[in-house]
Amino acid sequence: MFGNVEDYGEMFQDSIFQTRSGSLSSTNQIGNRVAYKLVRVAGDGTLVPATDEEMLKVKDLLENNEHVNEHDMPVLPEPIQTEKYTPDEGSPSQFLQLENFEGLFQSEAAEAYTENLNSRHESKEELMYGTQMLFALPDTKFQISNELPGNVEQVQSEVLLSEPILFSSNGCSMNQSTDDLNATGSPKEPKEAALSTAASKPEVSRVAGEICLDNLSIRALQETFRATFGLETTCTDKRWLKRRITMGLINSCVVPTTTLTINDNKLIGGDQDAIDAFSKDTLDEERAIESKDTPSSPDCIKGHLDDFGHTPVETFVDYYSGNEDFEGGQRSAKRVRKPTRRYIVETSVTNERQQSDESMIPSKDQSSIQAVSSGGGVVVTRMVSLAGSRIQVPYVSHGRRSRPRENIMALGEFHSKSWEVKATPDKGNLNLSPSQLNNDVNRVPGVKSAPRRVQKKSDKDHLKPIFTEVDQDMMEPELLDSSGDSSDDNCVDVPITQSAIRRKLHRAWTVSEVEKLVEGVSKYGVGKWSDIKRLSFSPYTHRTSVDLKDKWRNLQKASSLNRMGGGLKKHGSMAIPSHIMLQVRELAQKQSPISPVESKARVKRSRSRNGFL
DNA sequence: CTTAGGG
DNA sequence: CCCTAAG
Repeated sequence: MFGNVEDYGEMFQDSIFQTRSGSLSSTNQIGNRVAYKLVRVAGDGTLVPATDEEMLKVKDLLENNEHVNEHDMPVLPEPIQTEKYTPDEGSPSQFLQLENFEGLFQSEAAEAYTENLNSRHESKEELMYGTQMLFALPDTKFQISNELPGNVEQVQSEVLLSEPILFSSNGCSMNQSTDDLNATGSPKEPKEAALSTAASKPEVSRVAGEICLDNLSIRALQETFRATFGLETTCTDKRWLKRRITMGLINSCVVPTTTLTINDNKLIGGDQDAIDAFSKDTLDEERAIESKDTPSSPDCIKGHLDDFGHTPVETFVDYYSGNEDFEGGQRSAKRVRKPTRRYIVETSVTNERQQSDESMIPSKDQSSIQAVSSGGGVVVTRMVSLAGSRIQVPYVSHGRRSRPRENIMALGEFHSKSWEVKATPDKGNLNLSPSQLNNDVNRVPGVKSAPRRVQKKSDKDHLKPIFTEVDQDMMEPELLDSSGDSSDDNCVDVPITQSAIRRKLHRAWTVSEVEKLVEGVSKYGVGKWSDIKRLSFSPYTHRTSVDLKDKWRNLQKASSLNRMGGGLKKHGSMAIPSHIMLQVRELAQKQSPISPVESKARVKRSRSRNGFL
């Protein structure tokens, strides 16, 4: 966990660095590194330099998690960042990055850290310590310049021995400090000039004292933005700019949109509660998205990062469909809500048209597509969600292959209400088109029943020819309306997550079905579900033997229940005729003389009737 | 695969 | 309905 965070810290640097320098040749350069300083965010928002003790803890954590780094480092996706970079306009993807890191790093770092502590140390003290969140801030003076205790030097150098620990959104490009910023603070010489990065990589700037973004013009804000993130912007929304900049400066995404002033390392204008609330909201949003794919949030992070080695950029680009609304100044008041997946598809289609010139891949979700060099050649892949995991698959362009699913629930209702009365086999409905019929006739006597869920779709086609041999007289009305249900099996078009996980459609049992079931039970005996299925339910392709068994269980329960409880009928379900219930009771008691619900009196009667006494 | 039973 | 264990 912790190792990951470390990785990302570095990745972040790299990505920014590469973006700025326009060189994406290598992904793991560690030559240029920013010096980090370990601080702790106290309850009131102040940044407290780490003590020796804390340093040791962190070091300990790092050392104990070093093995995590042995994973192959996530490789930065090449396509988007550089190509689209246009200094004058500020490419969406680049801001996307920033957005990414805000969200991901913030939440993950906190989570990772607390989780780590949680697992490693049991004591409350440690947990508290953890939730205070250790931040490694770049060695910029702006946040601690005035009140660094004496041990800071030591702390600092100690940190420098190891890799930069945590992320820092301003860690890379603070040196182009603008006049605006310098005007408000007294410039100081960098202490560790040698540690400052190379020319291409900005030094860290220091802004002592107060940073009040409110007084800045839009132009100044844009400059500040550029200085902070190293990215140009043409955004003219003051609030948006201020928020971004502040985020960058205080290394957090939890900046309220209200007036903000940074004064002596303290946030002025937003109390901690507000920030906390905001932070929680941020986390929740992350999870809300993540949980679409994974049941639990800790897993999802791990899954995305560990198992698949994707960078945060990748992950987020997918969600954002690589195209954040960058005119986004207008909606800066609210935090950007990640679009739903469907929305992504739709919007990215339109994006595709806009940038059709550079898009050779007809993609629904272009952002998730990337070129991956595999072996000798380059393979174009796309992200696919499968059963809660994200995998990369070779890109295949596919259009719609089957019509959309119909609303079967409505049909189910239709069954139980309308057709109940005239449920007798009816030969007059054979005039329905074969296409309507063959949907459900995927199973005939003599053909092995398909296991549930699996390979259902495979037997569809080659069973169709057999359709003509089916005794159509056996068909029940239910059979004929199910035009919609088979299309749901070969619906390749929907996201795999849904089609793979989707439950079988609920179909209310009709009285005729129940009658058939009871009849089958009486004929073949309780427990002979496959026989009943095969011999009495062959036309009902949607009822498996397991379904029969389940239904029988329910019937039995209901029959014994409404006898004792005085007819407690479930409101939602249809009323089962009493004569059927009677049959059920009889059959049930026949198979198990001692019914779990029935009393001894019943057993006695049963025995006497069976001549046991 | 079929059954049985819990979820 | 789903899932699993047990034959």
